[in-house]
Amino acid sequence: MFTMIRAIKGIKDILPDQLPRWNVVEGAAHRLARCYGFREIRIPIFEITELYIRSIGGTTDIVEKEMYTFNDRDGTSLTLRPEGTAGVVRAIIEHGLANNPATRKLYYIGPMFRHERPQAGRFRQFNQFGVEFIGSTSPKADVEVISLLWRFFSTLALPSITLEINSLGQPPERQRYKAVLLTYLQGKIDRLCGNCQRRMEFNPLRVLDCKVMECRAVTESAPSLIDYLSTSAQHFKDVRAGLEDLGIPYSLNSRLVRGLDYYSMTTFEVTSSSLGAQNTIGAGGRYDGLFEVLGGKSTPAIGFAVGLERVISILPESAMPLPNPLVFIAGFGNRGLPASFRLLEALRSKGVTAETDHYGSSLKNLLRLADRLGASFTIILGDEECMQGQVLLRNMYTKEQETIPLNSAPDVLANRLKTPNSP
RNA sequence: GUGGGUGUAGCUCAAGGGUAGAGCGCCUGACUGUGGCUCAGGAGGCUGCGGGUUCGAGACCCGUCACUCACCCCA
Repeated sequence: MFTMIRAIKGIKDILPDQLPRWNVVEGAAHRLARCYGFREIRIPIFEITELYIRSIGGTTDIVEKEMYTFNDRDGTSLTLRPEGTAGVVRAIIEHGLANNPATRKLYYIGPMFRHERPQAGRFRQFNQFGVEFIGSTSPKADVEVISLLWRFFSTLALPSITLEINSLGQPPERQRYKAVLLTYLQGKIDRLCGNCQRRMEFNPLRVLDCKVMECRAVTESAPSLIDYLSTSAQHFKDVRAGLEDLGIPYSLNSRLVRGLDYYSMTTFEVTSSSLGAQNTIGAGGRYDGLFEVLGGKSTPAIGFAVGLERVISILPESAMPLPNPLVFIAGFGNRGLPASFRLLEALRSKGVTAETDHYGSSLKNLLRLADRLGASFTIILGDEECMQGQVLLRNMYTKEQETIPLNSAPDVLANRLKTPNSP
């Protein structure tokens, strides 16, 4: 006996029972993104490692300890993509897409990889739906992107969701604020948790994000970044006004600090209290500096990414459409069995979802199977029916049966199922 | 990387150191050509794995692996 091989830790199969949910969510993503003028792009699953180091930032957790990195045969370091923006921006630069107004709004759907310890809502392979709107510094672009994000969640009727926004300012503003914040924190350093004391050295903004009660108390009265905005203050005001104008509910969260280095100015995050500790279902922000970092011409941009596993885990039943009505063919007997197989093919050629059982077992078993498969109708076709050129059409909900000619059965069914009767 | 919880039938879970069980699901029959309900019967287990304590371990101890939740971090 060989030992059983299991899927890799933190990497999940998506089984047939779950797939309709994925289709609904991905369908909404495609439909709404196109509706907002975004076009799909598909980029590679893996890239040169350097791409992610430069874009995400060398001191972030993602780059330091979460990437799936391996050497190609010639020794080149490659990495499975931990997020989508870096690859999209690389493709935009490589193909000059920023020069064409028709390719400045892009979206993608696909798997990302991070070597983290799995937990509720966190996986080593997970799927993201993301959009990137490049070439515009206008606050209207920010509003458009956030509006799409909000509409996506609203359309899916996700429960208890909250939108929070903040502005990180432009690099000089943030630099100035960091100094102010550090001075404030230095006086209270002994009250901070060990983690935050370390954060003060390499990323003081993250102290604001700490969940430890004592740290929160310390930062409660800390100076707020928003008060230190100068060049980007008006932009942020316009974004807020734009959201209010469209009736998109948000709250201001000056502690909202995104983890990736490339964010600047507007940042936002949508959470759901229906999830566990990993409650962010979508987040994003502006990243005006990224193109230059990746060797492109300076280009403003804003985007978001949505965690599809998390969305699907809280997707309400009400968002699910009724499944296709199924016709089950119960054929048996020396004549009925071959005739039923021809009928099966004829039904399918008319686009009717049809299924049968090839064992030719008893009618009782066939009907039970039809029931288990959730059939709306069962066609009974035994030797008697076959010789008379007829079939019995049984409505599985009402148990009504009627006799119809064998050769007109496909048309009758195709016609009747145009208006599916729900269970 | 750190900490907690849990590993027993396909699934959900019982079994105070003394014969491994239930519910659901599956198969068969009652009903030889009519599903769901009911009733009767049946199949299905190296109790995650390896050691130890004991007359005796699913249970207790040690190790290990897996799953899971949380920290960290993030979508």
